[in-house]
Amino acid sequence: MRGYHTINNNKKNIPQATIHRLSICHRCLEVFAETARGRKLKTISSSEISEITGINSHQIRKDLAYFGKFGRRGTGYPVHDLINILKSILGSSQKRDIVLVGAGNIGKALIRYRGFQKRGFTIKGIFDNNQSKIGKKIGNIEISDIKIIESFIRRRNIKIGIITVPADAAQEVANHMIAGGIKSILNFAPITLKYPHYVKVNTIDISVELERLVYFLSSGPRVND
Amino acid sequence: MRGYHTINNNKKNIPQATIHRLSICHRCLEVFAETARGRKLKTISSSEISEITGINSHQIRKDLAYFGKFGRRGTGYPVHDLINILKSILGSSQKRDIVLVGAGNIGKALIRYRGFQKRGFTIKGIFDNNQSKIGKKIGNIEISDIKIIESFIRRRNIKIGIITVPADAAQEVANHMIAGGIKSILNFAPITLKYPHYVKVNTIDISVELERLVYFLSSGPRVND
DNA sequence: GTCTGTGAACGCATTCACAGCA
DNA sequence: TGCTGTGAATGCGTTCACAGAC
Repeated sequence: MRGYHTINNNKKNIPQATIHRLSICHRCLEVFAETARGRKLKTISSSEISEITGINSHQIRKDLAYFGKFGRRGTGYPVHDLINILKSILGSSQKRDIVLVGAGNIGKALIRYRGFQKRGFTIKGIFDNNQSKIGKKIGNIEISDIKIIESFIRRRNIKIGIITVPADAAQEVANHMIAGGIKSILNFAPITLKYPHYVKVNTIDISVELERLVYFLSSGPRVND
Repeated sequence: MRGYHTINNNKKNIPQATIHRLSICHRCLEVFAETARGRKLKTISSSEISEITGINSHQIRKDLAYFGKFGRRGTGYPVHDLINILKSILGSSQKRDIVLVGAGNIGKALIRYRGFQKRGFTIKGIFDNNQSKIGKKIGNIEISDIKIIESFIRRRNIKIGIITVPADAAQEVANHMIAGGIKSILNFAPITLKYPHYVKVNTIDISVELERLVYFLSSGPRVND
């Protein structure tokens, strides 16, 4: 947080899609800042950002404008400031601790995935209900019994949970997470979860994603993008 | 495909979100049809579908109406017919063969994931560029050299590809896939791919999904759902 | 001249309300 | 009466166009 930019975080009605796009900008700008060209250029225009992200430049300006005025007319946006601003907007600087439940195939893959650490996420706890898995380690984290998850979450004040259990166990896991104080859930189980309004759930159903592609195949490129 | 329902597949301007919702309906109805209640009830109303999917009933009726008239006023939709109709709309009945490139953590997890087979998807080929992996098996499929992917895809007429390689290799993999005839790509690499207009790419960036949740945490439940 | 920031215009998707049919 | 199917209304998000700053 730099302090001399005012980030307006109070406006209502910010499109969900805006957050998604800004997150992509954030990722692409960090990569850009590491390249030769990125190290040379102090500023970047919205149309240059458009080139590296694939998002159109009008949209980028609009998205940023929801949060404040960060650019200079005639020159563009200061690259490093912009990265820090995006960090603040997206909450990158605050704690990003995660608990994960379900030490199966997908769970294990996520735990070993390097991308998390790179983006500042840390998996603090892994849980399962399979007695033969409890006590074993994945990476350097021990798998704990799902029974103790609520107190674990509460004690460490963790707010984000990832669910990678089978569909029929997912609702119960979600309930435990929410009871412990989790506010955001990334759910990989192919099921529609029920949850209170103050919790946010993001479900990634890989088969559903594939089916969207199949629909595209069977109908040609006619669906709105 | 039953034949006595006319599925209007020619209308333009079908929202992308409609396909996503219908896919969720499809999954939930198949589960429903297996339950005691589902076996008893021959028909299901849009508000009952709403209960099991979490999608509102107006939306469900509207989404189905894009494709034809499948319900009966006063009673609802015949469950099994509806499932078949959704299969046709979503293209479930046609071939759903897949090639996957990148036998790392996420790739392996997807290959072992049972959900694919359940929903009719079959992984026909696995590719990697790491010589130490080539020739080894995951499940019952051998890992092949990425160099032969184009002819493999062409010979088997495969249209769907999954990319689970690191970001810096993803574009090249996508190019090979497209050259071989792939029309739809599910991309797990955190990078914005370039591709021709006749190809559809669906990128799942797990860190981006998490960042959306972090934003929700840091700003409270104010973003549009 | 260049490029941002923004109100206004547009278009798309969701919600509503009710006509029409069983 | 119950529930679908659908035009109409609403609301949201994207695109446009240009005023304003550098």
